[in-house]
Amino acid sequence: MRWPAVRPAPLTAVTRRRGPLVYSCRMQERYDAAAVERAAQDHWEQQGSFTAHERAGAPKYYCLSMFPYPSGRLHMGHVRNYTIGDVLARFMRMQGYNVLQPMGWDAFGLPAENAAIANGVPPAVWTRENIPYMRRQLRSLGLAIDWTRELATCDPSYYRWNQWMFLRMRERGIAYKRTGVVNWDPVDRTVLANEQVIDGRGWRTGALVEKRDIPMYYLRITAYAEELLAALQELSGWPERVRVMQANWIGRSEGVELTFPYAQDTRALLDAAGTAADAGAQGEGVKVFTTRADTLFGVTFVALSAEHPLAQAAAAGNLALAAFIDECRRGSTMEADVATAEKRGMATGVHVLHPFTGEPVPIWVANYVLMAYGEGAVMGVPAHDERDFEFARKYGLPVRTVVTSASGAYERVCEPWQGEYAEHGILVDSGKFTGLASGAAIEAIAAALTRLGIGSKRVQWRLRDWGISRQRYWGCPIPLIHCERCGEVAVPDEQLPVVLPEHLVPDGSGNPLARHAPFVECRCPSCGGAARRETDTMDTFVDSSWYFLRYASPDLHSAPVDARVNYWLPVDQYIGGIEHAILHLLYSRFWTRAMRDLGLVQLSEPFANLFTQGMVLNHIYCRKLPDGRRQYVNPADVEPQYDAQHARIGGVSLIDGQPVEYHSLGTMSKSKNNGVDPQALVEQYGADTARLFVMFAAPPEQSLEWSDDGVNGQFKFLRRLWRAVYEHVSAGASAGDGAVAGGLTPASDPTALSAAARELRHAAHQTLAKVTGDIGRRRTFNTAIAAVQELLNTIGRYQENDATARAVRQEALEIAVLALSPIAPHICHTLWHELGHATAIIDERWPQPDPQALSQSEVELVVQVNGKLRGRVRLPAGAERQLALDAALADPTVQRFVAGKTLRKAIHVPDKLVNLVV
RNA sequence: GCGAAAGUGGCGGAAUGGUAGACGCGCUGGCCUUAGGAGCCAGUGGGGCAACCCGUGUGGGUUCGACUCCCACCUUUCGCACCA
Repeated sequence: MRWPAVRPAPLTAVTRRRGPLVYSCRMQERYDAAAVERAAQDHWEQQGSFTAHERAGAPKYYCLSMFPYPSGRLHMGHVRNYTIGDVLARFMRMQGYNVLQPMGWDAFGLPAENAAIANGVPPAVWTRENIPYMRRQLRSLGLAIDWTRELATCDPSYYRWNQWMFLRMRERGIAYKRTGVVNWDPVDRTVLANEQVIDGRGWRTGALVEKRDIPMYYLRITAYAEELLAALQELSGWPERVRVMQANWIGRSEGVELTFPYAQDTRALLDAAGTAADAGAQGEGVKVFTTRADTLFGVTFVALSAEHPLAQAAAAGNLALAAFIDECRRGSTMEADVATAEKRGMATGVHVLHPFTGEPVPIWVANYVLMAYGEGAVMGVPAHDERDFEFARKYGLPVRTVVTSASGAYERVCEPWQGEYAEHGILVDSGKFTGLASGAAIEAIAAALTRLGIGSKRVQWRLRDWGISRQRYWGCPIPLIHCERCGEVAVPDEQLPVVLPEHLVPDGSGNPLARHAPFVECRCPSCGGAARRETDTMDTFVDSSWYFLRYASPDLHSAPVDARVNYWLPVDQYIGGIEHAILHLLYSRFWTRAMRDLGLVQLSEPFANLFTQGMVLNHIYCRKLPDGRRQYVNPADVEPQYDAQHARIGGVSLIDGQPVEYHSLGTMSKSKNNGVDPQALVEQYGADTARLFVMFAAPPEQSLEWSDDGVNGQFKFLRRLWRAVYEHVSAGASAGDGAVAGGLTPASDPTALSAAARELRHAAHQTLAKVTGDIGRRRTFNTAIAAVQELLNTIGRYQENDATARAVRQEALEIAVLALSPIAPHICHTLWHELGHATAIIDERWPQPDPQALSQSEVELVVQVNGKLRGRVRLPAGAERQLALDAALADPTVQRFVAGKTLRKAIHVPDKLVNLVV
């Protein structure tokens, strides 16, 4: 189904008048979303409603949604993300908080370069055209954003502070340069961080990643590993799974590092190969890391990674080994599923010595040993490690049991492998350590190794330092200069920023900066001689690692941040996608700490509360073209078909009438042609309907399934709400009392109301209490909306129409409008005025439910017999237990189930339920 | 393999140990109407004429009472994955 054609122009009160009654009311009968939204947005803009100021004494609320990449158009994920933030910002503002909700642009990055390659337009031009377009789209959603703080990471006024902070970190050794094996993306022709490699492929291109040796800059995030891990415990406002993901990523393990001394044959090999330099890196033996030092006497081989220097040395005179190593290296990147790859290896023919027994231990090269983790070498204990067991079995290596189960589950390791073999136990056949429990043995063996000077306890991290150099054009230049005489020299602070020339057009081959002489050629700040400017730029994750701090002082020219940062930070609520659970959030936590250590901020944790919203899904339809390719058909153009189990099986294209296949439910994407354009949605239904639907269709943390009919349902609800207010206001106008803003007058006595009126008041105030909890505490916006819809249904059933009844209805409508206003702010802005208020609803305080309205004189109790519902009784509120039991037993249905049986027990939950156990 | 989350009508979902299916979509019947993809009213988990019975992935358990808590299993999704 297509979006409905533009609706007919709204009928004016004059053309639709049915009598003098309507005439006297200026309110339009028909809900015209476009006009309503224009008026509300104009008001907010003219009043500067969302411009935030530091106000001493007022409780502040910093509400932040992850800033968008200016790709050109908003997508539905943005709408969901920013609506969640906006609802909270508006709600907290009405609660009396001093709210800051800023917005900016994560503007550097590869898509701009790709667009440049495709269109021959500089990335800067493309980006700077996209930003105002998307800003207009964001404004059309009616977000309560302080646009005076807007920033774009591609502006020199922003990225100069990247450069400045980089230089400060370099002075402190937090940033350092080294040559290392890096992940090279052959498609984007750039280095990727570890975090950006997923299943051996580039996170963006999906291209198979190669290993290359490149000099680049790293940030010493590992120096903060301990702190980053420990502080996760305190982040109670973060989802558990994000904390777990980060903890796993940081990956702390305690163990022992030890050196197996070279045997004579290894020494001879290294001498003969003349690779003393390589050998030097290895000292006098092979260093390994183990968490199971207690199994040291079970070592029957040592396995090296293919990239290990000793493996390289051994391969020098061994063609078969060289071939195997080559294959491993290729295999490790070619096979996506390395975990299930068969364990393979080859003996080097040389040996190390067991540190305690002096026995020779063969050295193997194995494909399951990672150079990147630990020392790139492991001790092989087939009896107590599943991988080593598999490896030893395959190559006929001995299995030596050195730990037995404390519970007697096994005495000797034998086929097949069992999980118990890897558990802690009691040591056997382990020299003087025999008889110790594993835990004690690890301590004792570590101590013995330390005495011998060949080992010690240490902590191993999975986390590695963050390589930030990128051989890309559209990024923040790294502020360094290479001088023949002086070496690498920092650009002096007074020469910052190093401005990126914005007119270059990348052609897809390398970095155009490197070929741009006016940028590259410069003077050495130290000696004044001719020098070359660094052309690497920073990983764009640097840009996004501190933008949330800059919002506190976006206009500052003398420093990245000032004291205002201490007022606004930490972010009280951060909202974004789960896909940033590791990269962005970990880098931001690190960068904030680095800034703290540079004396720039006082805080360590930037985000007190984190909310991860779910994905926006839609159905995917496709058909196979004659050439075998898949053609995806937009679900809006498909009439779906279902099988007997109501499962989608396919459909018919509304465009050509031909059948299409059903693929699956999936995230909205261009490639699957299943996206819905937010702009079209806003144009056809209005921002309020769009906001309402994305908040209503699913709890915000879960994935949301798109539904055109669901959108229409929310539009219908807004129209019914509009109509209810219209009819109420019209009735008041004809009765001469107009809208009675505020509902009941002080003179009216709520206890004198009719039963129906009391019920409506009760429903209204209960709704208010529910919405307050649902938005403020539970963050279940879907149930908040449902509660308001229920209230509107209740208002619709209320028939009375005298002056008191109109006052009660007025109050109920006001509560409905107030409660809905954070979610559908425009229509509520207009309806609030129509209900007779001069103040804009955004400047109203969130009301407290009236306890008198919440209390009821009579309540319905549920009566259960043996836990099953058998009846209901009406009783005065607060009725005593005995009274409730008597009433319950008097119920005819209940009597049928109780008759002739002995009452064993009776449960009474006051004002709720009676359960009779017979 | 490890970790996390989730399994409820035709669909999205609600139920904060106490009436399972709120709210919305869809569907059925009726009304209204310048026939519009509008509005209004009624109905809508299954079975049964009814009284009632059955029903929240499966099997156990705790409880007066379990969608909810505990144990085991199945399925799905997501994350991590040869981490020594």
